[in-house]
Amino acid sequence: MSGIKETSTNYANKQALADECAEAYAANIIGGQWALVICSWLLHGKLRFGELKKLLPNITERMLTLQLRKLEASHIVKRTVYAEVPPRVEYELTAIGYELKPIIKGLEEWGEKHKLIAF
Amino acid sequence: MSGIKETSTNYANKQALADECAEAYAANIIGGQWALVICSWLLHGKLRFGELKKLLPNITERMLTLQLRKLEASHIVKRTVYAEVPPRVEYELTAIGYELKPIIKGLEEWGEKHKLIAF
DNA sequence: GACATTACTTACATTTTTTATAGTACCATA
DNA sequence: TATGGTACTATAAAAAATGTAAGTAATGTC
Repeated sequence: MSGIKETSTNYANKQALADECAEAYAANIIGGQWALVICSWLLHGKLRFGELKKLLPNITERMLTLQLRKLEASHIVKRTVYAEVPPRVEYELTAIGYELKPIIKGLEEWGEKHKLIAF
Repeated sequence: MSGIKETSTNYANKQALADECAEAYAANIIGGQWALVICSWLLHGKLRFGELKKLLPNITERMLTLQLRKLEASHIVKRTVYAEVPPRVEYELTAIGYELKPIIKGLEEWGEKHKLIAF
């Protein structure tokens, strides 16, 4: 992934789990505080960096960059840079990224349902 | 959740996200390194602490306890203690926990598919 | 020449999660 | 009296994730 230490037990555990459990593998990829929500917004269509930032009011630019980079590295979002000034960069889901749609919807519905039960 | 600092920005962000995004809310609940895999095993039926430990070879007892406690607090697993010596404790999914099944399956399928693409 | 805009980057601090290691209570059996 | 099994708990440390604050490049407009 990004700066994770390849000598740590944690790294070894993640690898082992991901190897034998595709759902753990998937969770590693779309895990992280903002990844799912970013994908959720991108399901509606392309968005620029600044637009995403507005949609996720409390995210810092650093976190947004990190998450987008991670999603890009996982082939879930595609990044397009336009050679303009000021710069314009657009993010959109790839095909495999778009296939997260039913999962995100599922989580959404499950979450709504769970909220009712939990309180 | 567990030991998270209610004065931190991170806490505030998580709350805010969970409030407006049910999928982020859900992700908070089933997030964590082992939670999904534990649920995945429990989809097959009740399991004892020691059995889960064997199924997740590298997990420490502490992590297993923490994750189970978190899942219990979220009403996703039910814990039953039998007054025996040596002790016997069984874990099983609740109704709402069981409803994670299609999501877990979805993640599993998506993960398999993603593995093919990513390499 | 100063300023605004956009999408970042960098260095550093803090918080959260995960791992490591050792111990506990209970009682039955040897 | 010692040992073993089960499901934990306590404490510390390491690692990972997230947040804070400042700075950068390019160029068009004032």
